[in-house]
Amino acid sequence: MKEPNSPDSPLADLCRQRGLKLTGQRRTIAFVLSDSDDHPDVEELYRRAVEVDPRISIATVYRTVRLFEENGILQRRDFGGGRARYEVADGDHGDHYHLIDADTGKVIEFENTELDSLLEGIVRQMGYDLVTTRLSVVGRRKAKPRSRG
Amino acid sequence: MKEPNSPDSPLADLCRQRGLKLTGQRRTIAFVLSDSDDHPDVEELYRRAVEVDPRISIATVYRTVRLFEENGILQRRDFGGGRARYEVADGDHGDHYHLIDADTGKVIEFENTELDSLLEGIVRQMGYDLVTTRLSVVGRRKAKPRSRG
DNA sequence: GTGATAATGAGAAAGATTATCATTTGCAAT
DNA sequence: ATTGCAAATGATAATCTTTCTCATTATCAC
Ligand SMILES: [Mn+2]
Ligand SMILES: [Mn+2]
Ligand SMILES: [Zn+2]
Ligand SMILES: [Zn+2]
Repeated sequence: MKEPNSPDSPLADLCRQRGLKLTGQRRTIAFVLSDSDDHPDVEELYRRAVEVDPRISIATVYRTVRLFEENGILQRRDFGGGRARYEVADGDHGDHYHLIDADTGKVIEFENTELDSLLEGIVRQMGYDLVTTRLSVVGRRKAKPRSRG
Repeated sequence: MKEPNSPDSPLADLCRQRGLKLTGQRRTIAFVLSDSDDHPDVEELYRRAVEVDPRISIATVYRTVRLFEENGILQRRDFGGGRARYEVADGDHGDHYHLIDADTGKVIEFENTELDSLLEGIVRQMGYDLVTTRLSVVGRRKAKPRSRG
């Protein structure tokens, strides 16, 4: 009897690599996260997870994102909406920062090595090793200069 | 009959300038804030305020910091402890950033004009006007290199 | 001083997250 | 494959921070 054994998501594999017990719920949440390229909060993750497997509870989503964060699989973000938001750590794109559109709330990612090293240097000069950078900028779209005529 | 009229704190004066009704509680909270040079949360502000005037409630402290923030008198900070922290806006020292000691939680302020303009430029290049920068770095004190001998 | 209006105090309510505990499940050893 | 046990889950209560409600009180322009 063959076991098709549908391939696990990249995050589920990571889960196993870290020696975490791979339950059905964790597999589902890992899949949902691998499938996301935005910054969902727990409620949104729960909605997406339930569509894959309805036998999942929001408590487990809370527990799982915490577990994944503690194991370096997820990164928690705070964009000021009162709820934590999550994204996969070190996916394809490395460390990055976030620009939040003041009017729409849209999150735009950006990288900047000059910023990386400037922060690194500032902190070192103060006698510290940089552990974490929490940075997000809020911006308002510039009015496009209207061509006359 | 003379009215000694003990001089108000700088923040209480600001309060009046903005046309806000100057109640005893607001005067007390304004004084406590003017008197602080750290980043207290609401509970801590309440503790300090009660020592000045016991007839104050924590609800009023919450209301007042919100009011002051909406009027540009206070700045709200998020250092990740789950509660908002506050400091006077534009006191003597202008805009600044915060380094949090990973081990002690101590908050160290710093300014850096290169960082200011780099962020400004990055955001502009993305087609936005910078509205707010939320930045705090977490660092760990470097082990002092021990001189041999 | 009076009165309209806004602020306050006490506690309820809201919203996000964590804890509890009985039940279920993964998984390692047999 | 079965068994056994530690760990995970679901449902819900508890916690924590902040906001809201509403009856009472205080501010301030007149
Ligand atoms: Mn926060
Ligand atoms: Mn909260
Ligand atoms: Zn991101
Ligand atoms: Zn500061």
